[in-house]
Amino acid sequence: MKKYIPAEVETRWQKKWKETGLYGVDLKSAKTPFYLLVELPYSSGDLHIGHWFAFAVTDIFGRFKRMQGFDVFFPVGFDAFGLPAENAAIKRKLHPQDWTFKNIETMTNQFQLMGGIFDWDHVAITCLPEYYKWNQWIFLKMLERGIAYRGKTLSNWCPVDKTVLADEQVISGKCDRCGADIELKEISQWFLKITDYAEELLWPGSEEVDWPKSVIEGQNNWIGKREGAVIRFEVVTEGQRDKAGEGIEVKENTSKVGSDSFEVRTIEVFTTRVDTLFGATFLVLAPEHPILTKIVPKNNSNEVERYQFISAGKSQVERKEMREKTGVFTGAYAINPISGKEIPVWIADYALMGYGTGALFGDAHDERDVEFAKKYKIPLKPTLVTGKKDRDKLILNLEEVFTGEGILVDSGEFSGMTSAIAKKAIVKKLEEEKTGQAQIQYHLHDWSISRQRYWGTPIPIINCPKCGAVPVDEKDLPVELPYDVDFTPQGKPPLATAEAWMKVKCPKCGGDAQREPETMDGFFDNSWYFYRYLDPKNEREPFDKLRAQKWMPVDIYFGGAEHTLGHTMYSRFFTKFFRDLDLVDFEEYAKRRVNHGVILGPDSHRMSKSRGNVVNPDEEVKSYGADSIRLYLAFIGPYDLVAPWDPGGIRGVYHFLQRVWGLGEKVTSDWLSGDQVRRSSGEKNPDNPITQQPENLHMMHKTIKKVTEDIENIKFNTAVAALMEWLNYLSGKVHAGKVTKVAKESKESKVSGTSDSSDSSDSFVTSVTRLEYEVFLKLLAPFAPHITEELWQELQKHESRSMNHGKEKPKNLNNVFTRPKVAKFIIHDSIHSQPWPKYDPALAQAKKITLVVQVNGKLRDRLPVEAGISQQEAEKLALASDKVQRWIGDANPRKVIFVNDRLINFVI
RNA sequence: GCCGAGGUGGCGAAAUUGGCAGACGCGUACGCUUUAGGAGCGUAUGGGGUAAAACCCUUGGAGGUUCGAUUCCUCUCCUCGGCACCA
Repeated sequence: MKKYIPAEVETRWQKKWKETGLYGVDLKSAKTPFYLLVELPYSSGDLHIGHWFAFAVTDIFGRFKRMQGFDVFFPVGFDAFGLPAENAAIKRKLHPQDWTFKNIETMTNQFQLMGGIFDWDHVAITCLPEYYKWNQWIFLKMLERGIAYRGKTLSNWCPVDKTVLADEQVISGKCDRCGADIELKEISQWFLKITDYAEELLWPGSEEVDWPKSVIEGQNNWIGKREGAVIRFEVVTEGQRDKAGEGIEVKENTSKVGSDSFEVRTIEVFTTRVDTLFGATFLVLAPEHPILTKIVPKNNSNEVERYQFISAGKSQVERKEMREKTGVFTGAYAINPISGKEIPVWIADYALMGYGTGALFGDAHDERDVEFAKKYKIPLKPTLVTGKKDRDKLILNLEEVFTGEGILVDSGEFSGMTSAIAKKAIVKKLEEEKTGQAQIQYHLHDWSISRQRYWGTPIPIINCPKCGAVPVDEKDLPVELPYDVDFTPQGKPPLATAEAWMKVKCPKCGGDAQREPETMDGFFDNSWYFYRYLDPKNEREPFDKLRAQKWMPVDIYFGGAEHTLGHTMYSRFFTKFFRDLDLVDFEEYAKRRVNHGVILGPDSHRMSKSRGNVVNPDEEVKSYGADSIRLYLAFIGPYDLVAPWDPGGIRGVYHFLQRVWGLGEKVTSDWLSGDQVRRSSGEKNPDNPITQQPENLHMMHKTIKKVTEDIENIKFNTAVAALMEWLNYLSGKVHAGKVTKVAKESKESKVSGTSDSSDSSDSFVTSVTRLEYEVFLKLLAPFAPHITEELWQELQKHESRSMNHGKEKPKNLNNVFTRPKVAKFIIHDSIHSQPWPKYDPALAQAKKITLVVQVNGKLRDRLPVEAGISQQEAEKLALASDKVQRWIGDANPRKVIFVNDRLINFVI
């Protein structure tokens, strides 16, 4: 018997598949497009087991769909710009481009080992000018439409990487690349107005969107839509205060001071709780609030400035860890527009400049406000009760802050209203008096895309001293990234040091001008790569519109759970922008999204070189073969599982493949040597008694059904289990055949044990039919493409031999793929071109079932019965059982519950 | 604190209109067969209990609904992921 040597089988078939060009799809002529997408990998160096998990396992899905008759497009590319390349290059004293190109070459070769159906004619590599030209083009379109703009705000600054980061790249106050504490700096940079799409990016509720709930909820939370109101508080000046006196109610219009010395200033405050406005007894401004320069009285300015200085020096993390509230009184007062009361204005860390208006009012129904007020002895006034009776308790006991909605008290004309009604009524009044209005606030901020680094897409702008920021003309794209640049981070963009590159003429006035030295965030590049995959060589436009219409939206998109907030949301934003450009005519770019899990090292920790727990896929391929890795990764657990790599587990599936191999060897050699009657057993002879055996048929159809449905539902692990089960069953038949034969032999002739293995093969003929074996191989083919191809071709050889002898012709199973390439394919019937087996639902249903018998809900017996047994029949059988009788005795069942083909339960 | 996903044998895990808990695999034990390799084949394997049965217990914990709950409801504990002074 030939031995199963995966390396031999796999290299041979990979070569053959490549030569014949069986894989890849003609995007133009495809009739049944299916776009299978996996997040493009970063060109980081070596392919690791995570890449296998992402690509090789999804390849199972792709091959399955292909056998089902779809034209599956499964492209690969590389996310190649960005900090890791730059940092690695600095460390190794290389150029980022050289480092990246080398990695791409290595990874491309490693990808081949997977045996995937990737389309190498449609590769997108983001660091090539032919790709990033279109980044620049998109940027210019955004500029035209006011979606891209230059702005200056407090931004996330990473002191180690020396660049600005987007909010989504800050993880718990730290840089997502290097982990350094993020500082807030006021920096002028390019933004994308993603907030224009905030409302559209909100996922609709309870939709039949096939995206994970965690992504939908996560994005909606991040967008953070809040409905509330903006309220204007007039600031009372020192002069006024002197007249009005402390604590005295300021009558309406007293703040309407028109004289020169009393400039009127307004503080805008956002709140979602207008219902507590009557209880607003102080205002809190963020330390960076710009209005402070206008309202702080001179005698307070030292203290205020000191506090501003201290909080400006704090990083985000420090601010967060300093949970204890701090702040200082500004010396200014403002008027609560609804109550007319004069209240103090404070500044404090806990008011954030980045949210709402950077100012809030403090009241007795917010824990933070209460904590702050208590510390600084600011009076509080509860204005909400849960019910009338609780009022006194709430006022006296500020330990328990009531933050829910309730009934208003001490709130003038609004007293007695519920929060919900009062909110509307108060906003209405504020609007009438022009002291406020309803407003919707989002947590989502505009996306900062400027990076003060080298390895990225140059922003296509020319800064002219006369004309300002002038967009590069479309015909001058791409603005190529120069190679010879000192790219070590110095706090200013490295491109600024490339003097020759920087110097240009202004396209508008023709005068001397300079290029924009900043580059784009890498997330810009990968926000639209899946469009480019469709048309990577297009020189006139980012992609062909008609082609996108045909292939988009992506049918299924696999990727990591960590891309919930950044990548997948940005891609949605780009898609909506493309829709506005009339490039696409749909709203969402992927019909279905599946998050994959993470494979940890054998020690249950994240794989890392420093830990020494990295499983090298190339090594595993050598020992067990790609088929085993694919199968193991599919089998390890649910696809979103986070689980360690188990060296024993891969040996388990390797063992399984060896058994498949063994079965194949036995079965084919048998058919080869068997006579005509035997060879024709199986599907070609429906009268064959073996085929007719209901149990065999049932197992086959049941397995087809299970594997089909499980792959469709991304439940690869149970699909593999079903195949294992069927193999166990089939080998059980072989085993039984062997036993029968040995018994027969010893009975007939007492031949001493010289039976060699090829001899015993006779018995298989009567066990495993050709149909069973073929179907088994087809079902296994997406998981283990190489070994199944090998065994399949072996089988075909035998078929053609019998054909040469003038026996019946094999039916042409090549009817699914009509591509001309396939027609002249030398291995004219690769197993991967076969149609996916179909099952008969009736046969998938078991004929014989085990009926469970319960007494009072407790299992007491199991009865093997025919499916479809009637209740009367079941009752009769069950009552005849001793085990049941023991529990029922002569009691009369009060009630009998009968579930068809499942159980019968006697209640006594 | 908020949002999301989870908690089932020694381990990875199965089990959905509520109906046999633990499929499949790993590991372990015993046996066989070869061998001496860490290979192959077979049997057993949730816990207790028994000579063997019978029987009892068991899906993080406590209640509840039901003839019947891993599954539904209430409360609670824990783990993982995300967000977080968001007014």
